[in-house]
Order: sequence, then C-alpha cells, then structure tokens
Amino acid sequence: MLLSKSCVYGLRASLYLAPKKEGEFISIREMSDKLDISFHFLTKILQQLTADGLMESYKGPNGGVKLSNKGKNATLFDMVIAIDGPALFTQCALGLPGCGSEEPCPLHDSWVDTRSSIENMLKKTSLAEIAKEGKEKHFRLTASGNFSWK
Amino acid sequence: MLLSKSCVYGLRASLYLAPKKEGEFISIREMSDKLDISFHFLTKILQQLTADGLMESYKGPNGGVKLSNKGKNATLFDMVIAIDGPALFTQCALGLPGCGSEEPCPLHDSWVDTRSSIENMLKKTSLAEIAKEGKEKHFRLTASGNFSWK
DNA sequence: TATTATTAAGATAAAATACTCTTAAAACTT
DNA sequence: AAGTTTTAAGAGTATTTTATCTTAATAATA
Repeated sequence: MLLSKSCVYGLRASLYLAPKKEGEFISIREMSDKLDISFHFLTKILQQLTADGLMESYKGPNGGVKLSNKGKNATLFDMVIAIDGPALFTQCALGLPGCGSEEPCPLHDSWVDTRSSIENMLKKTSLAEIAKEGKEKHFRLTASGNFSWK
Repeated sequence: MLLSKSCVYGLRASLYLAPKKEGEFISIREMSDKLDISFHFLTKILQQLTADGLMESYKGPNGGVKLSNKGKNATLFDMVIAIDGPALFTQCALGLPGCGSEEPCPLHDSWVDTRSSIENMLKKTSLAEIAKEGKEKHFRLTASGNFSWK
C-alpha cells in the first residue's frame, strides 16, 4: 500500500473540508459518519493535522474542525508528510540506507523518477483548487459515492 | 512504504541469486548472512516464491534455492505480485472500492498514470538482464554495500 | 449554574506485519 | 545405518498499525 490508512483517512477528511465555506467548523462526527471512518480514529488523525497547523479546531456545540489558511493552500503532499512522514519520498525502494547515485541499488535511477512522479501528483493541486474542480466533476470520496460537493 | 518488508527481502534475495551461475543452489543461510536478513523469515518468503514456481529449492548438504527458468525470465514485478499481491497496481489511491473512470476520486486520473509508471519500473528489466547490468555497475544490495556481482 | 455538545488525551484491544523457535522431512556423507 | 546439512512447516512472540473505550477539558445554551 502506498499510503497508510491513517493517511488515506486524513486525505479524505481534508478533501471533505476543502469545499466548505470560509470559517465554518465541521464536526468530526459528521465527517466520520459521511466518510464511514471510525470517529475516534479520525479524531486522532485530525488532531495531528491540527497540531501541524494544517487545520484548526473548536470545542463545544457547533465546534469541529476546518482547514486553516495554511491548510487551504496546502497540497495533498503536505497532508501526507504530516501523517506518514517523508520516508516514501526519501527512501530507497529496497530500504538500503547507503543507496544513492554514487552506489545505487538496481532500482535507484528509475525509483528516483517514479518517486518524484508520485510527489508531483500530490503536489500538483492545492486543496482549494481540488475543491473548485470537485464541484464540477463530482469526485468520489466514499465507497458508496454518496458525497456531494454541492 | 511502497513495498512490504517481506517483499523487499524477497526482491533482494532474487537479485542476489540473479547473477549466480546456471544450476547452482545457494543456501538460504548464506543469503541471510550476506543480505543481513533473519534466516527463518527469509526462508518463509523464499518458500512462497518456490511455491509460486519462481524459485526451486533443494534439501540437504549443498542444497539451497535458485531461480527457476520462469524466475530468471521474470521481472521484479512478478516477484512483487507473488509476495505483496496485486493491490498496489489495482487499487484506488484512497482505497475507495467504487473508484474508476466513471466516478473517480480526486486522485484517480493521476494515480492511474503514476501506478503504471511504478508497474513499468518493475517490469522494465528481467532478473537476467539486471544481473548482466549489475556486473558492470556494481549495484548495491546491502546497507553496507559489501556485495559483489563478481 | 447545570446541561449538553464538542474536541483532547490517554488507556486498552484487536489485527496485521515482522520476526523467532522448534520439529520434521529430505538428501548427502561417512 | 547413523549422523549432518539443509529446506519445510507450524507454532509462538514482538512490534506496529488500526481501532475502540473512557475520561477530561472547553464552550455554548438554557
């Protein structure tokens, strides 16, 4: 698997929040229901993104989380780094510590290329841009497809 | 992580065997020592590749494993499929079961591209070809770099 | 002020992955 | 035939990831 489950959940939640209107806090319960993710588990992941400044949270009635300004302008790459860390984008495909262009593993050269194509894919569009596009394209965010970008 | 540890160990062992001369069985103990992988764990992984017909094994003194003809002409892709299964090359990046070109997730289109670039990277060269190339380029297979393609 | 709705945080549990140990089976050597 | 070297197979342990449960803290509302 390319990304951990935590990471995938975090990305889906970020994408869920992306089209929401300015300043609105969305409860984690709503997201865990709509996205079919365990509430407490999702809470943990979003706490991490909040700690990283990519989201903001608010307690109490009408509380919830929202993308911070930083988060809105962030890309999925930033979310992945915050949750899974940078290993996928820095490590040798065979996990060899000394691997590099001087003394490469058999996969090194092609993996460097492929790796940056993954990176570019995740960096290409900001959440704000995906949200805009999503409203036209009705992207899927759930298994059942019952999510609307409004 | 792109590939499981089992898978990486299996690939490194396959690459270790690739340049060995025709018909020679290499003991798993030698490989586990040279590649710095737990003997019993590596044994399990190689049993899988043997069951899949990618390797052949022989018991008793001077026994060990070697690439089968199928294995020699196989690519790293085949090894990955045998160990990790096809999920990486078939699944949605966000793990959404219904995702496809009709109702895609936000990553679908770019992920389809990236996914096949990973696939192509692993399919590009057969183990036999990598072995040949390795003798010129002295590819790394260990953390310490103490592996020689002779 | 009491109640309720919410996130935060910590403890626990379950599942998956990674690793180890023991015994059995096969094949060689003497 | 007995002993040795090797893979095979199964059970067991450890670690990490995923998920749940409980309690605390914060903020709104009545």
